[in-house]
Amino acid sequence: MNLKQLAKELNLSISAVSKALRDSHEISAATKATVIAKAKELNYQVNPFASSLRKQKSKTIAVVVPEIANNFFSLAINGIESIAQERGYHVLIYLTHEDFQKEIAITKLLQNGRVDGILMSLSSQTANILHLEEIKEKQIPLVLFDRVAESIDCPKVNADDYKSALKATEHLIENGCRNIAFLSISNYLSISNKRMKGYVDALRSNGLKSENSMIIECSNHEENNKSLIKKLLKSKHRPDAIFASVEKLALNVYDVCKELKVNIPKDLKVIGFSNLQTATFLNPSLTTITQPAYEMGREATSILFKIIEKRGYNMILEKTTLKSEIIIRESTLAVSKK
Amino acid sequence: MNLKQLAKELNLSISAVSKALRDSHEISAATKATVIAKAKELNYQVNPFASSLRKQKSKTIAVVVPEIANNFFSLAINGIESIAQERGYHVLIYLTHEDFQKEIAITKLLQNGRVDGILMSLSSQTANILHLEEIKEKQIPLVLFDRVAESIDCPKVNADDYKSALKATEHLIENGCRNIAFLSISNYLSISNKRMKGYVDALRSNGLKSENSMIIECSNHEENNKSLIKKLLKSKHRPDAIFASVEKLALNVYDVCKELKVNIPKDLKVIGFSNLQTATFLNPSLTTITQPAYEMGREATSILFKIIEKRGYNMILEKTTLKSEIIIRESTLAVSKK
DNA sequence: ATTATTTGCGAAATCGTTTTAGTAAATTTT
DNA sequence: AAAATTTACTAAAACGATTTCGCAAATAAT
Repeated sequence: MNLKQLAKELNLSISAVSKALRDSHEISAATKATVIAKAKELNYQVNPFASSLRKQKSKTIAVVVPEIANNFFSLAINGIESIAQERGYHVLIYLTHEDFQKEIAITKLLQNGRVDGILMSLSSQTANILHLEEIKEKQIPLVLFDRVAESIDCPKVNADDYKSALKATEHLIENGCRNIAFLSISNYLSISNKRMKGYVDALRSNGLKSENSMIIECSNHEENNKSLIKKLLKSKHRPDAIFASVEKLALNVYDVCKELKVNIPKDLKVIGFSNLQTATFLNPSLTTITQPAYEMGREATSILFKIIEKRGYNMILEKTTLKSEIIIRESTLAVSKK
Repeated sequence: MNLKQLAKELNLSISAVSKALRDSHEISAATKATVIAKAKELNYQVNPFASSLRKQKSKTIAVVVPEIANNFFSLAINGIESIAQERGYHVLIYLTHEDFQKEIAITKLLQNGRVDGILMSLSSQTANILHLEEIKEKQIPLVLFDRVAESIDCPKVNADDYKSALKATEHLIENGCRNIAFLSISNYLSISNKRMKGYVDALRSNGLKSENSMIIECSNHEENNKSLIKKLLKSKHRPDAIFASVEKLALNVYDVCKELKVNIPKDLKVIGFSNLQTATFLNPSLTTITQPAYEMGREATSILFKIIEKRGYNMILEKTTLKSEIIIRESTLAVSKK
């Protein structure tokens, strides 16, 4: 069922029917009514490709994220979808699996007009932003969220990573920790660097030294990360606290501690960025820095639609920062050591 | 940059260029080479809408699920995406938020050729399948996974819900439970019914009665569910075990037990269907029936592509069942009661 | 050497909309 | 009542690719 057939049924021209359906002032109210009735009766639906081809708009946005089996990103996508659905937009999902090359390939895919805009959170391996510059050159609206790149000029939505990392570290210090290790995921990502800077600055302003041996560069390989943590916990100068910059790493710490029979929080305090809904139920319950993932998704999407709707792409350069929440639980509890 | 411009640059006809790019035998090897080189040089990319319009194919599939901030579904989507990406397909995500009307609206949206196929897991409120029948009538390939409808004739991918629920219940009985409650999510969904049937059959074959008061119909409202659970645990004939048919409900049980100071597993044993990566770290660690979510996503997608590629839609009616795994942990440990 | 076939390419139709540019008829203005 | 405008529609040209059909020239077959 297409416009042609519908027009024939109605003894009208194709253009009249098309205009009637999009409520053009050129068509009389009476005609509009009959057209709409007939369209409903015959279950006519606009062909999205013909429409997109003609209008040069897809009513679709792309979401590019490192992974989806991750509480932060699935919550963020939830927020993204809520706004997109409200506005009648479709949402394409692409996963980079933390692979820079895959991220580049995906951005290439998105250069042909398939989407009206892109929401993106960078992979931990993203070493440069040439692929993002290409997107910008093609004037495709782009909003980065959470894992953003400092060097590109586009709207960004973040949580207050520096501040919350600073506070989290201070919390550990207040609870007696003097030798705090930091688990990083990437030295490319700005969130990783900001969180690390918050950690380092908190140490310094409290008269503690930040030592390179206490900053562990983790990767995407769970087993590797665990053995790094194990090595750390077995070293002579072993830390009395670990600050995990992402959720997965905090869980890896729990895993290793279970294996090595290290008691949390007595022998080791643990804090981590995390959107785990089970943090309260863990043994011990995990102190987390929880980002407003859902809201970040919604905010980034709202900004994206602002850009899509205004044609003045270059004008908007919002940088939005939302507040994270530190939820103190057992894993950082001060315990009297004998 | 489109075919017309590219053709002009090459002093060739549009059709020759188009054919060269799709490696037609009508074009000489030499011409193909120059065309490909020029296309790369000028960064030509096919316009997806023009192509889809002409070919009547979208190279896109839709995934319709109740929610995404859910370990099962995010893992399943991970599996779906892995196969789709392999085959060069795009993945559209739609969330029903367990809302039947929204599910109907989404299936209407998908009837206009936007996607070549649909993967779907039904909402807990889905009371009939007229909307699915429409999809079938329109010959749009459809594969259901996990939350399927018995009454529709289409390929389905499931875990062995009946069998694993039976085994899980037997496990509780073996560990001394005599009064086991079951938390259901929906009386529409076949998975809910199958799981319940496994529970009921296990009770009966072990000489226990299944009582209606021990089968709690939960909803999508967390607070309601918790108060139902609370009521259950405060009742005189209170259960010695709870079998949660979905992950969220198991966590609600933990929540209520924490509040009521009910000791798991001493006072109450808990088992649940769940894909929590943190089940081991919970306090106490949670015995789970874990579905192969990632594999289910992959399997469903493979079947979908079989249907998309063969035109004989009506021929394939695979019903695939994958095995779940029962992972026994502390929450169902037999404890000597004084 | 003539006919038949293959090779390599171009012209034009097509996919289904949207939009621009008309154009009669109806209405309003003067 | 003639001129100007508005109303309500149609025809046709996009949008950018794919594909069918046609046709020379080159090669093969007889």
